[in-house]
Amino acid sequence: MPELPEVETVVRDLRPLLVGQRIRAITPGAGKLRRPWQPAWEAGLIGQRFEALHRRGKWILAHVGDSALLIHLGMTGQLTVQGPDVELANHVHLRFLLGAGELRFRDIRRFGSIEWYATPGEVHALLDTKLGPEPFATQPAPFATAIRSSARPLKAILLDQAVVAGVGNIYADEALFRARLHPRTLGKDVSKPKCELLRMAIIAVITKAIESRGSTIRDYVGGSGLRGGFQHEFCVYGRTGEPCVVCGTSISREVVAGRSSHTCPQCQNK
DNA sequence: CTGTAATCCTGCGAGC
DNA sequence: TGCTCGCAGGATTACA
Repeated sequence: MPELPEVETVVRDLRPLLVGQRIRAITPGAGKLRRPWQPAWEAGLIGQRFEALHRRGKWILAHVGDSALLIHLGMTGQLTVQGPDVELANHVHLRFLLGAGELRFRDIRRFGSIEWYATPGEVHALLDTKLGPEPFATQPAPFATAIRSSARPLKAILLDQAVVAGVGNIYADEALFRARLHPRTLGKDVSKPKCELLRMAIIAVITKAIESRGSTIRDYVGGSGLRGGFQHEFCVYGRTGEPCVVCGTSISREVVAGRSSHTCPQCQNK
């Protein structure tokens, strides 16, 4: 579910609620996450304080004392701080009791993960080895090279976290529409000016989405439980059969790179 | 180097 | 009303 704008919203929401708070107790739930919670990790966490909260791509990195928690929300992950008396929803897999309130990790489909690491440094290094630049940190020339040196369809390239970190299915479709590029077009067939148009489209759509607190299709909520608003501004995603906002042509859906992709057949030439 | 499919899960809406 | 089917924001792995 959550892509960069959603994860950024969670981090911004949680920062003031979490940083400075001490972990008093940890309660794992019954369901196993993709990386099962290890009770041995608790010794490094209990009694320690949340020192900082960072986002890198779709990953959340929390500094706790001298150690770190690495969190991914998968498709349906929710990370919220609420009063400890607030009724427990189903699918809550981990609870951190704090001085004020409780941090809860809820994940219906359990594609998410939480892992503990002894130092934040090793996690930053780990993320940097597998993630490309943040959209805002991309540069025209390296980005164009990454696109034009690939024989893969643009959709696959944009979803590749090693090329740009944080773009997922929604924002890939929206950025491609704004750049008037078809998801099936091969990277090597895209001109340098078009690559730059695409890079700017990614930055623009991600920026707009953050301003709207992300998109809620079904499950996503920010760190304080609030839903996103960018779903009302989609041009193509989930609008199959509806008219293109530019030309009125019916939006079509097809599978590209194994993911459902939405395009205006008129505006986005292959 | 590619693409494709399967894997981890639950829930919802469509269609019968 | 109740059933099955397809589909869903992600990441990783195996295999052709």
